[in-house]
Amino acid sequence: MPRVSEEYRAARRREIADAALRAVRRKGFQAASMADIIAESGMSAGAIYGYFAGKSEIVHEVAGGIVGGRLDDVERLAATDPMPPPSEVVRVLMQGMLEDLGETGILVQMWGEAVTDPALRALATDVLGRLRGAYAQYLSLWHQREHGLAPDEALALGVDQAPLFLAASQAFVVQSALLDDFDAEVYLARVTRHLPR
Amino acid sequence: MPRVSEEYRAARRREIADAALRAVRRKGFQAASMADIIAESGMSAGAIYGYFAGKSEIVHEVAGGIVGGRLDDVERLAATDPMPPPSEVVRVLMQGMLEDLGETGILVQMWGEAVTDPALRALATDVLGRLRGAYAQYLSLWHQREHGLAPDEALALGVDQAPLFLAASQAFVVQSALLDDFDAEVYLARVTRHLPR
DNA sequence: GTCTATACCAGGATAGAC
DNA sequence: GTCTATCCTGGTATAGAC
Repeated sequence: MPRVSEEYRAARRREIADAALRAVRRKGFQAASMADIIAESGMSAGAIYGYFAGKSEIVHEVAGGIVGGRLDDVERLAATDPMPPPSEVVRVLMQGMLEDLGETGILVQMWGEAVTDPALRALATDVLGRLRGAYAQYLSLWHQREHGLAPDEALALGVDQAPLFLAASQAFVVQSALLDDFDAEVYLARVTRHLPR
Repeated sequence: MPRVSEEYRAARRREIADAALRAVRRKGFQAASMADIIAESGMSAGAIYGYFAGKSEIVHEVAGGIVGGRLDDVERLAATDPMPPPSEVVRVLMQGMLEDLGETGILVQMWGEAVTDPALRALATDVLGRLRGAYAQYLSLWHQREHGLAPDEALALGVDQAPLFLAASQAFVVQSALLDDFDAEVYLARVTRHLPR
């Protein structure tokens, strides 16, 4: 298989996935039809089916792209310097997410789909697990640096506290998607004030 | 309109809604088809369309039933005696929910649908708002009783802390629906340990 | 490789008999 | 009021020409 053709193929798949993402943003995760994706991409049905086996394959690609960006952010978190304090770390992550996604409804829809779609579920499980792990690692480092805890103590505390930070992030997503009067700043102020330090 | 007929009609609608709930539990919120509901109810298509204008009306009725039970629990929370401590209150609520619903996936699916369905969204907004209010009221009372705060101080603190308790509840729902290895007890232990007292 | 046209299917809703 | 049979729409996927 010639090298150029492989690259072309990958670029084309990417192009289709990007178009699908735009369609999904406009119409919703499951309401976006192949016709929408076709129109958005400017390509034809036949062309698209040359690169993807079907709609679900496209949807999974899109979902992977959405959470892939999140994972990068998350795993960069523990490496940031200067390290943001725990009260800020949820804010930083949520702001990055909003910049990247525009809004959070698409994530809530993904979660809903994931309940019945095994592939999406596996994706969500993986990402949530990694997010929790990244929080734990960040918190562990923070407690070492700021409170002088020994590494093992700090890690135990981090693992223990991480679920609450994960909860604050997930609830941000849900509330920002569903509450008309949701105010990100008020939410972050109230929640971070009561997170452990 | 004769009285008996009205009651009959209401009972029939209820019967259909119950059947729909069973279908939704088995198949998922949007995957459940009219054929499923028809089969589950033992009635015929024609009969059902005599009581509901269409599938979406049935779905909205089902959703209302699901969250209606939640609201009762929630508003009973502040009136409980003896009052459970903050570390227990999330647990109590989540256990009630699990008993009533069996699992939480159905709620996550509802949230996902609510992103694009205005009626479901209104329902979700209402319930989340009330849940937050009930937490605030409970916390206010708690701080008055246990810490001897003045009512206005206690209420301010309650309003301030409520979003974090709401977050803990929402995240319980999401994680329990999506993480294969989710352990309710471990989650509750970790989260409640770090909630404010 | 890509297009157009179309086959095919699932699912919601209705018509008309009883 | 209720049932059966059927219509119709919308949506995915494919066939065949270029």
